[in-house]
Amino acid sequence: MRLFSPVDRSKSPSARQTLNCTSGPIYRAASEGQAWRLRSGVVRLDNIGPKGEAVFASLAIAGDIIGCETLLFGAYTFSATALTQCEMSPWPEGDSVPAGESLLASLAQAQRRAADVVALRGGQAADRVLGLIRLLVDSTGQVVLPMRQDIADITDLRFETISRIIKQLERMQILLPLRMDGVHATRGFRVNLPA
Amino acid sequence: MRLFSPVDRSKSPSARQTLNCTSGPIYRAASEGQAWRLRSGVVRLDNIGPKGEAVFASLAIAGDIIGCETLLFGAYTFSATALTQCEMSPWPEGDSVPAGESLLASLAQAQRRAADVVALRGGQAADRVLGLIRLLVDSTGQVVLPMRQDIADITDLRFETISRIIKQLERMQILLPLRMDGVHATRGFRVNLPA
DNA sequence: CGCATTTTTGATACACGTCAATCTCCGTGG
DNA sequence: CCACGGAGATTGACGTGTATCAAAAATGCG
Repeated sequence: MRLFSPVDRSKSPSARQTLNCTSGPIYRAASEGQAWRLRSGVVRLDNIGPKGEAVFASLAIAGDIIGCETLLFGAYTFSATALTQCEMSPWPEGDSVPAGESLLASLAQAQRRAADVVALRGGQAADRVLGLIRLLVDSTGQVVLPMRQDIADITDLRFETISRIIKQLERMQILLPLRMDGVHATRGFRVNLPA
Repeated sequence: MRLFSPVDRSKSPSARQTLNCTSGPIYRAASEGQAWRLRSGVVRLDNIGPKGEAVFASLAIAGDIIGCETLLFGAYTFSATALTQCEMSPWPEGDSVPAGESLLASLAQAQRRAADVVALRGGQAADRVLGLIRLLVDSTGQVVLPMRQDIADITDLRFETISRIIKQLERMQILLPLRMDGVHATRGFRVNLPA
């Protein structure tokens, strides 16, 4: 069970105040806090559903700003949960970029990301999973996927379906599991995309 | 077939420069133009797909800002199409609201709208259509729905499925068709939601 | 009035959901 | 060191919600 706990500030307190956080809750909707730029990793944003449960709302990946609504409302609109190891730093960064332009860039980025997420919820199941992989793969051709259940929440499929699709992609050599200590990783892969 | 044509500026050139546009194309991705605030109506935003076709990306309803990325890039990111009669006015409005705060409000609004759209693409078909109806119903309890095909694009269902669901909602008296010239309207309804 | 567009409806197919069992991986404690 | 237990992942058998294909009806526009 995931419990909400403060962000780990122990690592890299040196340059530019980057914060490390392990997979797990980052902040909760309606709580107070600041905005962040996600330096690396994957974060899911959730609405609170009618029965208090988390309802997937959006996704943030490296470069995205999360929680900037606190600058306006003083509280977070969504809950944020790290789906992989993440690095974040406070936003705005206080560098020379003019505030208005920086905000505008964030708005444009948020809209494009939203379109990406919408696309992950349409079409055939395998294409949705591939779409997510394309979104998450890094420049070296590797990817650390979220848990099957989180992929299912993002794509509006069932985790059994996700499991079948990922195993199929492995058999097709599109996903090549990374080995850690000689054992088959279930979430880290080298990606070998056809297109 | 929908062809792109300029916005009709003939109506209400008086106060605050509000523009009327009939159902149809508003602007095209990559073209130049300004940002707009949608005063009334429903607009779909589309990405250009791999084969040049329109791929649904997001939805804008009354109060939303569309095309604000032109302020940054000088060109639209998405294509915009009116799904119902719309009224729009140029944005920013040039009133007293500070630019930064106004932008921030737009960003927060865009994020909430994106979460709404994501929710319209998850769960059972009937719930998705009901979700859209809830989003579009006005304060008087009436709604003018987009065409079945557009609802299908938004919810990632087929128009035949949408047709069946709407007919079912009519039979359940949740949607009460408005009569115009004595004929059964297929898109205007009085809404009688259970919850 | 006539024709193109949109909507409705029916019959059938299949992709994904559901339920259940098993397996792997890992941390914990005896 | 190994037994134990829990979380996550895999796999199989079967059910069902929606897609697909086809045809007709209703609507709206010139």
